Amino acid sequence: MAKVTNTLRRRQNLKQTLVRAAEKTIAKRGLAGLRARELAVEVGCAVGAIYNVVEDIDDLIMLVNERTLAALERSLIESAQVTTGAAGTADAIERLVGLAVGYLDFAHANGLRWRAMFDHRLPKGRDVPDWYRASQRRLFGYVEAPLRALQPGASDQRLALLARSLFSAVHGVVELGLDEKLQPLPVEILHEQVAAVAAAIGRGMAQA
Amino acid sequence: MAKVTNTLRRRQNLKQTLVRAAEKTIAKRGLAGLRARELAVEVGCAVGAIYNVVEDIDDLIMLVNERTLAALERSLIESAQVTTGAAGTADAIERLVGLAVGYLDFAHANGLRWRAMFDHRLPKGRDVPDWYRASQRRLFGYVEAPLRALQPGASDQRLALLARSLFSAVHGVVELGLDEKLQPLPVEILHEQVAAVAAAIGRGMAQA
DNA sequence: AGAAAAATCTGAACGTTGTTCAAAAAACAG
DNA sequence: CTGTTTTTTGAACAACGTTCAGATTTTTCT
Repeated sequence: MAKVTNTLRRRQNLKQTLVRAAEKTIAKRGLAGLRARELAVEVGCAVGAIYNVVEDIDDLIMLVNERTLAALERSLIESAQVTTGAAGTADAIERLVGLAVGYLDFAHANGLRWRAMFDHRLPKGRDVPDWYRASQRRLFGYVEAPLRALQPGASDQRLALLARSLFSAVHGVVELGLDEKLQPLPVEILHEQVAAVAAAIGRGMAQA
Repeated sequence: MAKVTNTLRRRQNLKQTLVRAAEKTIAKRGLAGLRARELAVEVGCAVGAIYNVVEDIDDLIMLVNERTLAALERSLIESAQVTTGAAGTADAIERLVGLAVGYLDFAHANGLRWRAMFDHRLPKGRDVPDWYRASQRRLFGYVEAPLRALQPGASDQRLALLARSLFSAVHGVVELGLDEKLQPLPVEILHEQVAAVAAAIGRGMAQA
């Protein structure tokens, strides 16, 4: 017997609608431009209704950010144009550089949506949901694969660590490069810098 | 005739008191824990008085952040233990690694105060004051010096760019390494990673 | 020194936030 | 169709940064 009631469906429907609307305003006006009341108007529900399908505004933001994470993943897969293997050191470094540049391109193309992932802090005491962490890990996997070619002997744990560091370094260059606070750089120059940093770290990890 | 009135002195006094109080609460409870009313109570003035000596709360935060920048500078100078020169490539790389680790140590020791520098965004339309930019540039100078040894032929402009990229990469590793959102790492491991990244980029810049 | 004028400070009040919850509306069961 | 439960609603609440008319202090002038 279909215990999947009508209301349940409507709730999930509203949730999805809310997430999409929130995503749109974040993309247009940034994380700080997201207002509960405006959202309610936009999706055509009462303010209180938001709290029926979502814990918090923070919860809603996490849902949006998870979608951005997924979009980043799709973007990276696409831009990597499936170089199926070729396990040489030079090839691995090239793939790392490709990922780094792909990351920059995504960040640049999806400015405010991308920034929301790092600008947002959930209120202290609350910790990151598992499904969000899972998405993060999945992304690191794309970095670990080429790294394995550079350090065949390394343990999985060590590989995860190296992937994190490589990502963090590239992320830093992208973040501060696009930042207003530190005077944003032309994107072509950023391309060079990101590629140079990724290549240097790749080489560094190859020899050690 | 001393046109330096009594009131002017009191104003500047209040300003300094406010900045120090703001710094203390940021250090203790983070940027989000800063409240105008609490500040007023703490320094013993009316809420409105804050706006006599400071444009905004954002303005106040910028003043605090500039002090943090200065504290970082002092910390780096101290930890660099004045290696006066020795223009070898290996020495230059070692100095870069020293700066990177010094940066990590400062960030780790001054957690919330350091985070406030990057978490804070001033309302859109307003741009970073000159005196803040000047402090930033001064810090990059410390990175440029060893870099010059690695790339003797590079122009000042190019050197500034490389310094920025190196700083950004190291900053990325430190930021995400200490971040709650990406599961914070033990500081000893972070030390290794920061040193490895700085060294790799240093070597990369030396040969190119 | 005293009184008028100017500058300064004060804190209640304003406009916005996110969030709640009594009451209305809708959905369901018999 | 009627009573019961569930769901939705939006006015009300608390907390925030910011303002500004009035009180207070400081300066100026005779």
